[in-house]
Amino acid sequence: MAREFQGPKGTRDFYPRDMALRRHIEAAWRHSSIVHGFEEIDGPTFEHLDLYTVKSGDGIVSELFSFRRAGGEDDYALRPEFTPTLARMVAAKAGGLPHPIKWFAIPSHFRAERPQRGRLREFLQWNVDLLGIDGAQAEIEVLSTAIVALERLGLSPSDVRVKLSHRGVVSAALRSLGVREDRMADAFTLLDRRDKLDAAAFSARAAEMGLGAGGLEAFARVARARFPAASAVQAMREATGCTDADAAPIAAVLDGLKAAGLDAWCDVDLGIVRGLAYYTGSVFEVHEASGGERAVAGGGRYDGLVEMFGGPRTPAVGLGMGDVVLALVLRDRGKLPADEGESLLPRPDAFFISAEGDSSDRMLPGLLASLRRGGLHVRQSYKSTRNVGKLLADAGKCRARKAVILGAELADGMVQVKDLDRNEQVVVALHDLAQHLRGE
RNA sequence: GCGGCCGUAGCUCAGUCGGUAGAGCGCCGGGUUGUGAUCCUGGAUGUCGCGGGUUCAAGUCCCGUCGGUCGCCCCA
Repeated sequence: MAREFQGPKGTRDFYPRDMALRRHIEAAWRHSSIVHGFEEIDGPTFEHLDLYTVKSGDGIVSELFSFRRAGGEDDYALRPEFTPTLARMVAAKAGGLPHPIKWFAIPSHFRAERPQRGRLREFLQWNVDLLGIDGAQAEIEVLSTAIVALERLGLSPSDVRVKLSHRGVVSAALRSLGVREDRMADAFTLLDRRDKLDAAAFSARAAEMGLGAGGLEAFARVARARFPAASAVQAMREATGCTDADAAPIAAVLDGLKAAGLDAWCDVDLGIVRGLAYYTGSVFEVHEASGGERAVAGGGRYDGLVEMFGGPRTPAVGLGMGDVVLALVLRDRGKLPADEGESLLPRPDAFFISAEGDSSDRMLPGLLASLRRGGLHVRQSYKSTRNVGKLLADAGKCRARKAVILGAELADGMVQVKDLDRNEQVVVALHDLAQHLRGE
């Protein structure tokens, strides 16, 4: 008895066009990673459950797909992020790895959340990690890698913005605004929630942190301010009263981005907090310019993480970029083909039409095999009709560049080759066919 | 975990007052004029998401459930 099956909630089926779009994105990620000197790694799709609770606490379990083998006693979880695996891998090899460590990965991840816009239960996330460098060079390289990938996908600084912040700089700025030291964590939480609270609620919460009227207003302004990279240090000083020394960690990153010619993509946004988890310095996010979507990417410096997983203290900067929001932004911005990926599918070099009869039928398999061994992408029809018009329609439907018609000219060792893009047709000798199809 | 909206052919949808299922496009096969077309012809489109209830009778009304979508919580 046939049953109807549905895919699990929040998962995707990748039909050929979908897969072509996915490979398009992955190719940009991989390319940018490689030209920046990162090497590709991967790890297991599931890990011991402990690996995630060590970093994120027991509360994380409800967000995970965790399981136990029937009859087993070990708890596992499908990986919800890659960083713990990476930290484990680094810790395991400890001193044996040449520094700096520059790795990237494009694994799938799983989270047991209710799906919504930009958020699914299974998704791809590109991870770029640079370990072993204390200075801003690490941030600059990781951000450059992200920006070059976005650029390769057709995006520009008017489409997406890289928003930079820094835990230490924000603390200093908040102190100079008058936030009490013991309320600093609350102030960070409030910054993180700036877009979820209305003005009144925001002010009420801010007032609890010891801010006077002037400081309150400045805090509200700073929480939402974006300072263009070129003038950010001065603007931060004016808006928050922090010193040049306070702003130095961000200034170092900005200087490097400017030297690399990437500052046009970047703003300083002190409202970027990224939870209270494990970031120890820089934090950054990439957003669609209008702010309408979830973050395209997020990351920062996490100097304590490898140590947490049993390795030596290792400075580290990492970035994660998910495919779901990125694809939405690319679509929003018109950077995906209008044909839903059709034009990203591989095009056959030639589509063969056996029009002559039995003798052309007999020679076709050998001809195709020979061309394929030579690296050409060639196809044939599976229809029984000899209707050349229909078979040419077939050729067009599979996006073939050329159609090769095996017709009466076979008697002279010739075939007709029709360029389907230009609608031009020539007669070519069989022994020149491979060369002709290669465009030589 | 909570809430809004949605669910009929592959797609877009129609389906009246409750009376056993429709159109267009697309798809597949065949034929004709040899050249992606036109024309002719044939075909599958489907447990109306699924399950229950009301009814003589449910795509239609009610309940539940699954899935999609958008939001809340959370967001590593």
